[in-house]
Amino acid sequence: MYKNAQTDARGQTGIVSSVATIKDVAKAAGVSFKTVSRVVNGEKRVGPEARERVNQAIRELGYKPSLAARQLAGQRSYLIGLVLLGSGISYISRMMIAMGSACRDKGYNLITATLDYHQHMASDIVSINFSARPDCVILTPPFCNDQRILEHFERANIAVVRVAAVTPGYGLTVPVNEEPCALELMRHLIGLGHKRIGMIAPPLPLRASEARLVAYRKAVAEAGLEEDPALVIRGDFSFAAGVSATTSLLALPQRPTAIFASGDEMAAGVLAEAARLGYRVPDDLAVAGFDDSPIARMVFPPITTVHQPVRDIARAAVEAAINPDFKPQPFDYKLIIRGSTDGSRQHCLEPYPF
Amino acid sequence: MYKNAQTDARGQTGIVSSVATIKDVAKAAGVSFKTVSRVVNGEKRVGPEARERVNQAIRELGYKPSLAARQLAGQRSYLIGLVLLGSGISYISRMMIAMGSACRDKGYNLITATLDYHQHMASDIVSINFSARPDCVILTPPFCNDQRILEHFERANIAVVRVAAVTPGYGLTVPVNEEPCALELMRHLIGLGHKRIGMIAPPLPLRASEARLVAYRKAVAEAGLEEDPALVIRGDFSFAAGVSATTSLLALPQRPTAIFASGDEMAAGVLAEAARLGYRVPDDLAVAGFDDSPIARMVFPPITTVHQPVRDIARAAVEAAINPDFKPQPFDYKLIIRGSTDGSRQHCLEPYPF
DNA sequence: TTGTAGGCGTTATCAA
DNA sequence: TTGATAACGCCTACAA
Repeated sequence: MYKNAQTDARGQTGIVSSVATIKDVAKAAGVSFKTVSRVVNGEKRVGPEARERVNQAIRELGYKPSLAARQLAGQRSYLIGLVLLGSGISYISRMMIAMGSACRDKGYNLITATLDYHQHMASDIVSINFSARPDCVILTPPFCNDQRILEHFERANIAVVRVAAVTPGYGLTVPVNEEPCALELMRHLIGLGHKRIGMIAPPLPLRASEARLVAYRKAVAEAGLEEDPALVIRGDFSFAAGVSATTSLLALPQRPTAIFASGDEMAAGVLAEAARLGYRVPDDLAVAGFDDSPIARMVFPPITTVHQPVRDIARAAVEAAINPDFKPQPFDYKLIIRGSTDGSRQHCLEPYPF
Repeated sequence: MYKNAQTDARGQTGIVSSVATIKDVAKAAGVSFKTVSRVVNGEKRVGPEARERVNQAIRELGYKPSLAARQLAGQRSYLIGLVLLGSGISYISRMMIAMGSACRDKGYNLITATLDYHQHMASDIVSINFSARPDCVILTPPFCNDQRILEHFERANIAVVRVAAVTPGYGLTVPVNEEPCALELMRHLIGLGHKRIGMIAPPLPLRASEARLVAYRKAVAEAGLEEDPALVIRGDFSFAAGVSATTSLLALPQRPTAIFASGDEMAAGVLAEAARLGYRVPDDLAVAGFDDSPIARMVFPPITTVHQPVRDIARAAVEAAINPDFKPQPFDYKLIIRGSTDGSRQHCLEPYPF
């Protein structure tokens, strides 16, 4: 930390707190402030000894470039906006944490806006307002597929990265493919001997998560199971949706012996309603979710699910936000088998991998 | 959105995207840009008609002041830093959402840093680094009681607001008092006839949450119940801690018939372990938590708990961050009785109140 | 390889 | 009640 040039009793610089500027560093290093700028920005054309002197001065003064000044003078804001759903607790915190650290790693800052989905749909204006003017805004489902929001940022001339988008439109898309692992999950259930499997599908077809339903159908078909439309109910990813779908599914004349919920919160709802009705999981009813959100391991039995590589997705999104030419690699989804399908497994006590 | 002065076919300003500056507004309103600045900043000394013309120009041009420029020229950054624990999913997302919207309401932006507690304790430097230079940093437990962190920000000359702090030190404290409601919760359990109540206490005495244990002891004493130290086990607020404490408590020669966990995730651990061991909740074992985090309603039975007024706390913290003279009012904690103590209550399906 | 001039969009100061 | 002018700290040009 730099102090103003007030000499104190120890003959050192004083404690009147201030912040070192690029000129202070330049003076201390005996170079022009432009040279300091070059060092800070990692430009090549700096003599090695000048660079060393500058770096030392930076360390000594605790110099940190002013974001505000860089924003104003340069063209970049070093800010990335993130828009995500203002509900569904576990998903948003994972994304926030992952995006935040991905941004920090790249020298960027994350500004977050959470949006209520119903409120947004009901309103005729796009209420997202980043007064901080980020270089880029990252949109996650369901907003990444919202044409109005895309146009909003296009008009504002702000770059957009769309995570798991499925519709065409403005911005760069970071694609995901959930189908293979969802298929693996379904084969796991079928391999356990289940013949009638209920599905709590995503709310709308126009989402990447629809792949979970597609996988369900493929698996049912490939195993030659009966394709009963009554076994498929759509839900809005909430706990309540899981509960109510389960009430319906278990009331069917031929009830399913397993339920695949396309989100862990809904799967928790399945578990809760099953418990209320006295079904034992997994013996009477096997349950599977999707996401591997923290809730999946805080219920009993813990939920078999598909782990979303949120960190990798976040890193790719930030990378794409900074470098428009970035080509993301396919992400590594992973089947996690737990007690809700396999009775021999009990609590999952490992710390949650953010 | 303001467009640069390129006349298009319709005779309107063109579509070369740019952003309106204060000078553009001044030109459009026929005043000096300083007058615009006065209007934007809500200063008094502006003529009513000038003000009206400026406001209209602002609307027409879609003018938004540049945060970067304000930061550079003014003394405020319009940024508030938030430091919170990088684990315990539900708590952090609630805080983030609440702080974020509280900041937005005040025209500030929120920058977030999540810190791993163990990593922080093991490291000899404070690794929080807000390159965005916020005006103020809000610290939540357990970091609000960390002397090193306080000194770090004091040296950096950054204001600090400490939410629920109990130790003295640098910065403003937003105090909370959890004892009355924790007492109410204990009385509820005792009122149900429980004589031996297990307690899963907070990890360390030096926290505001210690009030939960204090309340436990008071309630036990005032009801004349046996004060058995074996009934009190400390936990680190994790699901796993809830599980392991429950294993111990239920193995006692005289097992408790109710367990008060000082956090909902731990209470979920109690529920899970009780289920594994075949105890029925609440008939064989009543369970209560604290926080009213989302997890409390996504398990079966849903958990009786104390609702933390996170929104109010967040608002107060932001208010204190902006205005050092702000005096927060006591917060309104609330007992929420659910199925884990009252068998007549089933799922809680209301949308979560952020 | 290094340095100088100019400007980014706002607020602060002082004058009109 | 208004307005001109000088910062703020840095980056982009261009020049040496």
